[in-house]
Amino acid sequence: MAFQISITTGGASPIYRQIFDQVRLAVATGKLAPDERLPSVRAQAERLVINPNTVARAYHELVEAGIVRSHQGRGLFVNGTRTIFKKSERQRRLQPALEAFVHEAVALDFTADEIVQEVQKKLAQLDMSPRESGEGSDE
Amino acid sequence: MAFQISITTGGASPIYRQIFDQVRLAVATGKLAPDERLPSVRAQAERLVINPNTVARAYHELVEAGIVRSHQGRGLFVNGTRTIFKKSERQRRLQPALEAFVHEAVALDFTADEIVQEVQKKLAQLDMSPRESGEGSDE
Amino acid sequence: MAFQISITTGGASPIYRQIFDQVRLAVATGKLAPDERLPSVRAQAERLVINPNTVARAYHELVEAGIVRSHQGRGLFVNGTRTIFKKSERQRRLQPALEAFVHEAVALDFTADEIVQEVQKKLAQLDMSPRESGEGSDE
Amino acid sequence: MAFQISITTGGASPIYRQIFDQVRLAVATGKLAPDERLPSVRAQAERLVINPNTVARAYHELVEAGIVRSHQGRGLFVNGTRTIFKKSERQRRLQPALEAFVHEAVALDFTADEIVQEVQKKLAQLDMSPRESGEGSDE
DNA sequence: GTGGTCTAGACCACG
DNA sequence: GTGGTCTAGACCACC
Repeated sequence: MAFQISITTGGASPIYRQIFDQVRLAVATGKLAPDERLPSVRAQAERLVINPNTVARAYHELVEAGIVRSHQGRGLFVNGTRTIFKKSERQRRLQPALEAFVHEAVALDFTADEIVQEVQKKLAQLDMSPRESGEGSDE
Repeated sequence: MAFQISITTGGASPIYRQIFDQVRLAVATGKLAPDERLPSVRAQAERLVINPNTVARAYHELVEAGIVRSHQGRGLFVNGTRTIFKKSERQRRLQPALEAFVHEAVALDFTADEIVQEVQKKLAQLDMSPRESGEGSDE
Repeated sequence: MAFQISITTGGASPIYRQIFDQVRLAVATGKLAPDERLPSVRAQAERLVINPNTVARAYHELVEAGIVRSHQGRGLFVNGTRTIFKKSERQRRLQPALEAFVHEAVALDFTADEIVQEVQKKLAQLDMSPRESGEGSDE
Repeated sequence: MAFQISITTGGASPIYRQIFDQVRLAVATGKLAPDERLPSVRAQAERLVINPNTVARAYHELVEAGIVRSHQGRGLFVNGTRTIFKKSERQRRLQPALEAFVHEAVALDFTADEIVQEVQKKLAQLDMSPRESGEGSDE
């Protein structure tokens, strides 16, 4: 498996959140393919040198979010079918992070142009494997 | 005074942080002008129906951050804005919010173009009163 | 751990400030090495016989100032030192203490030469472990 | 009279302290000569646009410190004879401001050379009228 | 009146 | 166990 989670301890976000986010992002960008298997809780915890409970919590929330599914006794597998929200719902869900980011940037004296540039830089780093853009009727 | 703080309790970010962020943003966008006076700790606490200490903490951190200044026995007043951090530090401080936002957006199936558009939309909403760009050489 | 905080109550500067300053100085002079762990809030409060909240406030401000970082549930750890402010800002922040000191010295009839000597003596006492000078260009 | 007090409100130190310090400094540097008369409390308060009580407090502490004397009904006059401390006592009294300054400077990443330079710059600004260096037997 | 500090004690999130 | 937040109430300095 080419995909490896990396965590930074002492950062702003808790470890379980970092694991959750990275798996979610890897699935969204195609770095984790449908039906691919996640490392076991124990293996993941050993590799990252963290408490297994922390991995378990992250995995639990991934299942709750519908991003992976659990096959009893065999492990966790990436879901192929993914929930598609309406455009308005997707925008609504994006607002908190969008506002937090833009407000922070403005408070740090970034100009509008600089802010857009920073976003584009970050997007380039991700080089997401292109997928058809999210559909779903918008009302 | 046209500017009113609003808080939501039980939410993700602590109350004192919400106050801090809203004042910081209002100053950065010019909605609070230099030398304008903030409501007193006690008045603000009454209006928001929270403990005065919580307001005091937010105000204290605004002073520490150089956003407002304290006039002994007279209240808190908005400072003129200055660029304080080195460019590298400003970028470093922006990263967490930038990544949280971009990852969230990608996970929500936004395309790169859509993400940039959302940022531009939000920037337009703020319609910051223009300020001269921060000067001052650094070695 | 060779480094111990000591406070004096009833003095000029508040307790939380004394803790903040002593840790900041210990880090700046290398007496507290990067990645070293601070005593826990509760332990420190017991040792100094003060309220845990007072220690927590000092620690919180150390985090805000970027001097230490918080590892969720594990404690506070010393950060590597970085130069954060622009030169102009560093000079601006130094002025109050500089003026207070020089005025006091002049009022006490110290000559210019004596004043410089006193400063050099104090600097020698600190014998800071040398660090590479802060890099990073600024625009 | 060539000497004028100037205060900055919103700064770190209280107004009465600024008045006290400036008079003390002016006397020490010879800008206020012995037997010169200070502006009345009322006049000073009007000129600085502050509360007369604040001026009165500053004047009161100047008398307490032996820097000026009060001639009933005629105003305050600069003292010619000034208390001369022993060298050890003068050094002892200088320590708090010296340490506060040096610690601040070190924490702001100033090098030892830069610190000395800043002190010399500030001393040059004062251009004290030279007096014989403070005598007084040392223990 | 204003803000600044400290204590006391509670509850929560994280690991 | 750790730190983070909030409330309550007290006392002080400054104007």
